Amino acid sequence: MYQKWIKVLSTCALFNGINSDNLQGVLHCLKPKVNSYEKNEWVTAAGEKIAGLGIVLSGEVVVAQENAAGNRVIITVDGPGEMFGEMTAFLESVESPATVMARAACTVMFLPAGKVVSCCENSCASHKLMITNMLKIVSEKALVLHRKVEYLAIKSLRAKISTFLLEQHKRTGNTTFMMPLKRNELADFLNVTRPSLSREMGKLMEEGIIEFHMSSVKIKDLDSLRTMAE
Amino acid sequence: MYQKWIKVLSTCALFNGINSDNLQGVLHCLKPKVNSYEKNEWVTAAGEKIAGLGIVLSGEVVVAQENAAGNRVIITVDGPGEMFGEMTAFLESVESPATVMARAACTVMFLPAGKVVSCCENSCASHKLMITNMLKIVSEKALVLHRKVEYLAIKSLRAKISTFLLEQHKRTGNTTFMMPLKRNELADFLNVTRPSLSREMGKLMEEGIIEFHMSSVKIKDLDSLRTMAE
DNA sequence: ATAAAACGGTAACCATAGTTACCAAAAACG
DNA sequence: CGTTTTTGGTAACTATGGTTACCGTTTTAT
Repeated sequence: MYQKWIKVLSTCALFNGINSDNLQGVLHCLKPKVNSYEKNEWVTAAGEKIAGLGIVLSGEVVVAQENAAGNRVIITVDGPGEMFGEMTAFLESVESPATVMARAACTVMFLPAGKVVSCCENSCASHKLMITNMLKIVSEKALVLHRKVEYLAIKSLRAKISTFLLEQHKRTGNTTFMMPLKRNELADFLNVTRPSLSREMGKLMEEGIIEFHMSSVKIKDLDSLRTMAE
Repeated sequence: MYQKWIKVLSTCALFNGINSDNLQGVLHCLKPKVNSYEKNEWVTAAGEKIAGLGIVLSGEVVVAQENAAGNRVIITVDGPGEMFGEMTAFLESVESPATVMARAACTVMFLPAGKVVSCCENSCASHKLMITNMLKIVSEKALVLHRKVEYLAIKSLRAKISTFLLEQHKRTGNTTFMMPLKRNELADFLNVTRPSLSREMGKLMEEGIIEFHMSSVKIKDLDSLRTMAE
């Protein structure tokens, strides 16, 4: 029944250490629902009760947060094998503050939260493993938010950009790389406006600290960048 | 051996649903360490490996984050029965980005993370309950960080203050209340400077929207405040 | 009780980034 | 292909909030 997705699911952190056979059993026991969405369709709107734990099977979803002023702040982008809703799935009486939207046409599997925690007879060992995995996943998620807080707490735009570029440098191990976000998205992520971002990046180029064209960026003066990130 | 602390510990969310007798057993099995700290003493410095899960037995600790520029951003204040380190306790090879400092003289219990997850024979039922509690706790923590992100994402100082005041109003159910943070701390929390905070609060008073003297605040125009928080 | 330290308000000046609007380049679509 | 849509750079003007410094008040320590 779920054979089609076993391969993707085995890459999901929730099923870490569970082999295909056991995974089949677990799925059969969890009775997950699978839905498909078109690009830009809502998967979950803010305030709506999430149908449990979500796992992206194909395509991509954007997890974002809309504040009262209507500005959308991107939290993460999830692709195949990645999860969302892990923050609220185990908390009763908490409506999710996040919104989930299909960034591309996608298929999503929903796991009922209650079944994830309670062991059943046929595959209790796997269930226990799942719980341990879940604990790590949620901890990890908290840490991601923690880093998000770090970004938002940076006061100057220049320092935000510098920090972001240094992180890309560290990630790719290269001084030339492609930006993983478009200008608009980066501006959202750093919580500034796009023209301000463009202006500041222009200045960094003028000063010979970086060079860029569209999404490709080259760091020319790593030390200056480090100083400015503080 | 841990009798002295049973009462406090039973208020800790980690031991929710575990009665005193079982708690004694669990503690005996977990073999926690108890340390005392003086006011302003470091409990855990940034980057240091946390000794596991921390539970405040008496006094208060401040969990904060120091960014590269040296600005301290308060994450939470934990009192008796409250925990810290729950974010990193279950993640190997992750150094904690947070710092923990004694806000007042305090006593702290540390639980080895590994023992929390793995069942032992004598009190397996209680251990299982602990794991479920832990899952809820970490989820809750993630949600708190999520709210923190919401605050930081607010762009104008006026809206930040309005949001904060509205939250106090909601919390106390009263239009007159005591601020739980000093000006410096509030400025830290909202990620702005103290003079700017004072200036803006002064303006709000001038406009007849609020009234305040030191830490006591009275909301005079709730609707305006709501509009400004957006 | 008194000195010292911490806290909080204020004001002038300045730097940073938001706003708006316009245009060019690139990508998507038929 | 050519057209439409999306994306991104730029510039003038404005608003917001940071900086610094000073001073009175409140709290803490001795």
